[in-house]
Amino acid sequence: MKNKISNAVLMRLPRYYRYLSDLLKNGEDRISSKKLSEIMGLTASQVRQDLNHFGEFGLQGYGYNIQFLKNEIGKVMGIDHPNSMVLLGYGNLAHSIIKYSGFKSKGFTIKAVFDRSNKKCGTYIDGIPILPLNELEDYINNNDINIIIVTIPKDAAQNIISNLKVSKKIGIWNFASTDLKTPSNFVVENVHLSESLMRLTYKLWGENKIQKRS
Amino acid sequence: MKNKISNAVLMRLPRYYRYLSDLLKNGEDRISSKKLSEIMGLTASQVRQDLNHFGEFGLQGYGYNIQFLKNEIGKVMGIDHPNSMVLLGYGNLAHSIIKYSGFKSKGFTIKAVFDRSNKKCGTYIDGIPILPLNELEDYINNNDINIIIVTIPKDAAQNIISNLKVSKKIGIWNFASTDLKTPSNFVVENVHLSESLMRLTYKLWGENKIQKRS
DNA sequence: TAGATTGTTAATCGATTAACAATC
DNA sequence: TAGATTGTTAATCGATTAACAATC
Repeated sequence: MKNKISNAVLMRLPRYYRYLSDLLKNGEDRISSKKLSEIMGLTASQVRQDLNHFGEFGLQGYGYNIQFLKNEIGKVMGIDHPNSMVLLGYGNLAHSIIKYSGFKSKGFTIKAVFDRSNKKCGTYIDGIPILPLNELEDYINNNDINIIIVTIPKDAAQNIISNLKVSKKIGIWNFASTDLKTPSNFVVENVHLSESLMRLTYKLWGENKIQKRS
Repeated sequence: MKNKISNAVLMRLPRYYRYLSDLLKNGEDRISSKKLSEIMGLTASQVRQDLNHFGEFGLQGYGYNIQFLKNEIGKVMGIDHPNSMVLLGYGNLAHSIIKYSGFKSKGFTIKAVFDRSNKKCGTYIDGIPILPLNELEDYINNNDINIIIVTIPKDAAQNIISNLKVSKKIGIWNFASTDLKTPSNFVVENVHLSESLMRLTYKLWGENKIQKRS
C-alpha cells in the first residue's frame, strides 16, 4: 500500500490519460507498455512503474486494457467526481475559460462568476450568473463549490483568499502570478503563463549560451 | 563550463525571477541564499546550487545583489532579447492573450494574428492586423517572428505546423491539447490547461485514496 | 504449450541536501 | 579582524532504467 504518488508521476498522469483517450478514439482496445512508451516518448520500464503505483492494471502476456486503464487513471485523478467551480474575476481570461467547452464533458461545471464591478453584477454569461464579490463566501458554503478559479490580479486575489471562511476542502486554480498563501484546507494548482513563456525563450535563446568560467 | 541546465532547474528559474522582481519592488537590494530559500520554500543549499549553474553571482559574506541576479537570470532565460510573436487562431483565448498587458514590458510583442475565418481578416484588434492563414509562412519569414502562439484545435494546429517551411529557430507556445510534432528547428513549450486542472482534482480527491493490495 | 508482457527487484543515474573550506 | 555567507565537494535521497521471474 502506497499513500502518495510522487510529483514526477503526477506530472505525467494527465498525459497518460490523454494518450489513452486518443487510442480509444482510434478504436484500439489494448496496448503494451512498450507501445505506449514509444508513442509517448518514455521507456517501457517507466510506464510500468508509473502504472503500478495504483494497482495491478495490466495482464501478463496481454498488456493493458485501454478503457479500463483510462477509467482507473481518471479515478486516481478524481475526475470521476463532479467538480463545481466558481470564477473569481470576470476579465478576458475568465471569459475564455467560460467559453472553453472542453471541461464540461469531464464533469466540471462553472456555477457562478464573481466580479468587483457592480455594472456586470446581476447579468448572465452563457447562463452563468455574475454576482458581487461580497456574496462569494456564502455562495461557496451553500452550493457545494469545490474549485475557485482565480483570474484577478495577485494582490486582490491574496486578499480575498486570505479572508475566506470556508471549512471544506477547496481547490484553487490560480492564474494570478503569485504563490497564494492559503489555509491548510486549500490546495493550489498554479498556471503561471508568464513563467511558461520564459521557459520557451530559454529554449529559444538560452540552451547553448550557458557557460561558467572554470 | 556547463552546457545545459537540467529541467528541474529550468522549472524553477522563472520563479526566482519573479521573487527577485518582487524584492526589488520592495526596495531590497541584497539577499542571502538563506533568506531567499525561506521566502521561496526551498533549501539554501538548493538556491546556491541552482544559481551556480550560470556563474558566480554571489559574494561570500554578503549574499547576492538582487538587481544583478535578476538581470543575469533574465539573460539566461533569453528575455533580454526582443521576442516577436504571431497568434495562430483568433478565438477567446487568443483575445485574452492579446489583451493581457504583462508581456509587453518584458520585450514580447504580438505582431499579427492569423485566422481561418475570412470575415475577421483585414481587420485590426488593438492595432494588430488579423491576416489570412495562407500568409502565415511568408509573414514569419519576412518579419523576424520567432514565436508562434498556437490557440487553435490540435488537428488544425498539427496540420499547419507540419506544412510550415521556415528555416530559422522558432518557438511554439502551444495551448492545443496535443504534443505537436515539429521539425528540429522548432522548440515547443506546452500550456495544457486541462492537464493542469486534473492535477488540481488529484490534489482535491486523490491524495488519500491511493492504495494497492499488498 | 510457447510467446508475450507484466510486476517487481536490483542497479544506475541524477537531483537534493549537508558540510565546510574559501573568502569577502 | 571576526562574522557571514558563498562556492563547491561529498553524502544522501529519490527517480529512472535494466533485468528477469512470474504468469497470462
